[in-house]
Amino acid sequence: MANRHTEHCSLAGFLNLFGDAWSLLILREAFYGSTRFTEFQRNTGAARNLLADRLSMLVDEGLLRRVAVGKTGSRHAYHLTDKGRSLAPVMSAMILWGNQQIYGPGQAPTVLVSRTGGQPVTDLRPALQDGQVADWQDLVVIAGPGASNAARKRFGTEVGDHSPPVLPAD
Amino acid sequence: MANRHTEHCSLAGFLNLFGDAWSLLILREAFYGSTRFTEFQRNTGAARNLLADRLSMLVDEGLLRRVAVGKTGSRHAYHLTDKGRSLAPVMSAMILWGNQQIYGPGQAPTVLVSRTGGQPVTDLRPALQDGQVADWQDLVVIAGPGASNAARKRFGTEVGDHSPPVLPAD
DNA sequence: TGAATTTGGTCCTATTTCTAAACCGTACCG
DNA sequence: CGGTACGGTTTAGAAATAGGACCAAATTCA
Repeated sequence: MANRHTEHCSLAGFLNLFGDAWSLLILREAFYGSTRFTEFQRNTGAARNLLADRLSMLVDEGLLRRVAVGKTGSRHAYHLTDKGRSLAPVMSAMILWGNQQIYGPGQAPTVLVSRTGGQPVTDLRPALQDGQVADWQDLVVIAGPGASNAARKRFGTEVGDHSPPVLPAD
Repeated sequence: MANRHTEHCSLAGFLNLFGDAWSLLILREAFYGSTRFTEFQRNTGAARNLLADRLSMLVDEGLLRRVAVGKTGSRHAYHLTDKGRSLAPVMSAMILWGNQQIYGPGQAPTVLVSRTGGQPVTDLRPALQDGQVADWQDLVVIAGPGASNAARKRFGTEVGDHSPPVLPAD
């Protein structure tokens, strides 16, 4: 992972952490309830050395917590932290995309449903500060408070400045 | 990306396509308005051979469309397709996560805001079939219509069967 | 018109990362 | 106390990536 992207950008930062084929799959397992090395290995199919690497990376980054199990501390369990759980929207977005664009209707391998109503989740909606839910078409990207000068020039800091839509037209 | 994951799972499928450090960064550029090879190269910093590889992969997968530019057709522009645009929620989820977990409040390099009200997007919410917006805590994962037998056994097809919560407790 | 520069790549080599399998010391189980 | 499961580490070979050189066609400049 080795900080490929030096850019000052949240997406680049995200990809520095998770821009490989295994990290998110391992975290998926943690979401689904796996806690032990062997469980992760069986359910993801990752090579053992790679799994060891990734688990310790995820622990270092605060996404998993490694807890000793048994008499002496030579066996461990890996538990999601709050920071790890905060990835739920990202992983859900990926699963919804895969269900819609890879598998198509009626073919989804897993679905997210409401525990109370049993209804499936169909998509994600952006929520604004006041709690209102917006439309994707209504969103634009602007430079944030921590933007570099380059980003400020590229995006502007006012709506409509140079701000590209989140869903650009054809 | 060479189909690492053979699992029957939307997240694994997603990672087979985008589980590398560059594909999503290239698509980010397409969202931000880049269309030409050189533009992508300048804004992502990807090596030219990798960029050529990834662009043609993204065209093959239907996320970008390659259109001829100029007199003869030896120069091209790359445009997002509808399928490419359907990644907006995934990329937004990553950007929101990076803003919150990597940069922290007041440090975000870019922010998503409502064009009409100027309000920032704070998070994503799951929307159910009837249009209602649910809480993350209320969601569980169950086997879908296209689930393998193994997945059916692991997750169950009824709410509360073996279904793990999307946001598991500590 | 001709020269210089830009564009959109390809090719090659060195380095890094990944895969697969073997190996090893503790733990736990009967 | 013998066997198996656990949680890794090591090693060697394969694959992917990084970075630069190179090139032909298109475009711009003088």
